[in-house]
Amino acid sequence: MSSTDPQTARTGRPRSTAADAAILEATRASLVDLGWSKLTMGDVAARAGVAKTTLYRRWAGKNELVVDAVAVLFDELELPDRGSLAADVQGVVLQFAALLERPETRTALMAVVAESTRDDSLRVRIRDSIVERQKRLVLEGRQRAQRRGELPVEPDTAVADRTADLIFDVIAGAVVHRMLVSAEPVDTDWARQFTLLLLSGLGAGAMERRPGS
Amino acid sequence: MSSTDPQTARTGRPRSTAADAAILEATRASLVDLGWSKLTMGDVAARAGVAKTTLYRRWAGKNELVVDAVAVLFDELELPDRGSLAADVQGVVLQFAALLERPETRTALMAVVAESTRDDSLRVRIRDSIVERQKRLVLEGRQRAQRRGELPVEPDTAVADRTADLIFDVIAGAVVHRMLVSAEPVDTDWARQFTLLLLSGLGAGAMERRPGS
Amino acid sequence: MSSTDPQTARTGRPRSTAADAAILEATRASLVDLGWSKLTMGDVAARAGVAKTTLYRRWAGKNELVVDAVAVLFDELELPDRGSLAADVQGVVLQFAALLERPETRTALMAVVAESTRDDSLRVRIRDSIVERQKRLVLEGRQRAQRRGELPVEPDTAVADRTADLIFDVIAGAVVHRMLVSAEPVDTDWARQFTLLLLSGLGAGAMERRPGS
Amino acid sequence: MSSTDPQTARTGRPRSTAADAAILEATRASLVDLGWSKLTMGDVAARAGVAKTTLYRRWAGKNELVVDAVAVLFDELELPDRGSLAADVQGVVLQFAALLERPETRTALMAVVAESTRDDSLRVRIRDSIVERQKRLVLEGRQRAQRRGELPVEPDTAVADRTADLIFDVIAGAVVHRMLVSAEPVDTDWARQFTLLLLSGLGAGAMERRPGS
DNA sequence: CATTAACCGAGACGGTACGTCCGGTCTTTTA
DNA sequence: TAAAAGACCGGACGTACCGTCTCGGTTAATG
Repeated sequence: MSSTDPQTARTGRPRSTAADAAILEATRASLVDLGWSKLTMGDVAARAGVAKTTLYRRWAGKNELVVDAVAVLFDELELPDRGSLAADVQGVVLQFAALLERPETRTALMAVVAESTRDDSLRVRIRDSIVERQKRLVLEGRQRAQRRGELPVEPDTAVADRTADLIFDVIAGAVVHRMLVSAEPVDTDWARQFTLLLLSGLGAGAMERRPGS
Repeated sequence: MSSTDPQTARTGRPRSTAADAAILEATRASLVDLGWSKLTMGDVAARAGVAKTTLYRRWAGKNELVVDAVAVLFDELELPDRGSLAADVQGVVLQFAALLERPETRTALMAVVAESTRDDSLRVRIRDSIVERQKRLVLEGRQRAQRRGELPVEPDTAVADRTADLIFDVIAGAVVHRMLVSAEPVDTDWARQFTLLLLSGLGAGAMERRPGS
Repeated sequence: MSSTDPQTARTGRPRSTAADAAILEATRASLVDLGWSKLTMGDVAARAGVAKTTLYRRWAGKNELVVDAVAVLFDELELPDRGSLAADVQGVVLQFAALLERPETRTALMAVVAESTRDDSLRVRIRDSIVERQKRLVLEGRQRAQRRGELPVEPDTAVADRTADLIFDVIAGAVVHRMLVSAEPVDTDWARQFTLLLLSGLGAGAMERRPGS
Repeated sequence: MSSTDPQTARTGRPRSTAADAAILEATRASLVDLGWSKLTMGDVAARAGVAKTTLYRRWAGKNELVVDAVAVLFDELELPDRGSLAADVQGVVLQFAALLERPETRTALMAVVAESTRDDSLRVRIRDSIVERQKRLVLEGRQRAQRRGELPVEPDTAVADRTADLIFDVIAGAVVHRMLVSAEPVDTDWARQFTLLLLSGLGAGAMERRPGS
């Protein structure tokens, strides 16, 4: 977010809230048309009908802008109750795949991750705006599975958290790698096979209790 | 590779083979010092003691050059026999994590993947130079586990290939996502937990036979 | 001048008269520190402790502001009676040179003149605020010389005016050119030599009567 | 001049000599159309069909470029033998006035002089490219007058030089001041009156011998 | 052993985008 | 209604790289 601390700025002309929305929308449009590497601040500004300075007043650079512009798209992911844990997992896998099919996400996600390997503040921004936000899907899915009796309730919250993180990385990582690195489609078959692998591991494995043993 | 077609060029001064090595080495050094986005062709040329034209005569651009410079690093991955499938998997996970800890790989891998989302020839180059090459690790590990009797032999080669691809995406994807997206360390504990999840899934799941059923 | 028409503004908060002085003073300070080309409206406003809008409410732009800020400095020029016409001329030459030695005058005068070549209203402003105002020195010097009997009284006022204008351009032009274009010092020797040339010309020449003959 | 030291640069692609001419021509055209203050490096580059970098490779900035572009115009001044010293002086005055009537000279000369008050290297450039070059007119005129017997030969070269400088500043200064500061026309009448004043001063004055006395 | 064609280094070339700065205007709160 | 504050649009700045293009000068295989 452009983090306009409401307490800080009191006097003078306030920042245009309309500009924020227009800029983020223009950023997504430019990503679709040009892709990450060809996207320029000047082009975004022109599309948004805004001066370049207005962009730089709100975002430090292309990376930060794109993270904010794309983060909101990940919030579209939902976890409707499909009746079983397997169906829920398969559903979210396909949903995530559909999101990564969109050109703006496809081109932007890996690019900002790449940049974040050399920029700590960007890494934090990505973690806060995207990663941590979407872990909700894992937590919600588990909760629902536990209510259904498909999964036991893990009493140790540290273990539970660790497992949730692992599941998240496995699901998201596998889908991203399949689509963007291996460059193969994530279709229903793949999703089913992946879900089977994952849930078998979860069920049979009875995730270990003591990590450091 | 810089694809010096031996048939094409017959007469005239041949290309310096020393230059190729110097350029790739300089590229890796520049990646370490500057990272992907700050790396420039001019800088690489200067480090290699070579003119910019010499780079462009051999590679189409920054993307192709970096893929070639980094691809060789992935060949360092090995799969020594650690006695059990679990130990082998855990070993390769930690080895891969160590590779991604190196700044040149860290910054380059995601960047070229990001670029490849808009450049088909680059996508092919990545797949050929990196992805397909490293699937050998999965195949070798499976073969060894089958010899040990830890895994059954899958008679249907299509199913076997499909499963190998899945395993590859899950392992590579989870490690990459954990390290670069979630920005959390891949340590022995995580590797053990991940291996447990994966192998339980493989063993119990008895990967389905008919995909399209 | 900032032309505060007393009739126009009647109601509401009156303009701060202190602001005018502060702005002009800040303008001169900024000229000294930064010179004409680096001087900015924002800097002047900041130095004067005033908002940019306040500047623009009073002056059309940088040119007008600087003319007003500098014009007053020329009013410092005086013509004390030094006993003879030669001494008076030499005195005013050195005084004018000293004024052009000051950085604010030095940098501003030529700059606004340059701008005025493309801006008629600015040309008028310079003529009114600076040029015509300082012709008083020529007129006063002539009057005093005539009282002393050093110069005859010219009966034709048109000829007298024309001659005064010529003298003014010769004196001011020579000093400015020597200092700013030729970039050589105007010292006592030069002033004496110049005065000698000028007065010889005036005395011997017996300025022609009929211009169009 | 863009001072391409022929000894220095030996290797690499040589600078385009055609570009130099095109740039200077474009600069003059831009001065005519836009004037000094509106002239931009980008506009000049565009007119010359040249990249901005090519300008900056040859000139440090707008000031240096404009000095070079207009300096050559001053070389057009000539001193044809009009039969008498008075006619020669009057002729050069009118010629100089005509030169200052041209918009490119008019807007550029005072501007670069203004800038030079804060930039020593620019001051030197102006002196070398314009001022010193045109003193030839004074020297030539004097020589011719001496041949005619209109002026005595000054044996002391230091005095002769000092006098030539004075004459130069008086002529050039008076014309410039009349035209650009006073903003009055320099016509035949004014030129005749000015010449009369100047030559009377020269003849009668019999310029002093010992400066420091 | 001379030719010769492709190579090499150097660096200028036309472009594009950068991120900053300033000019002048507009919008808000405060006096 | 003016003032201070500061955001706004527009546009030029000077720089950095891009990828291409001359240059003069090697360097091997060919003839």
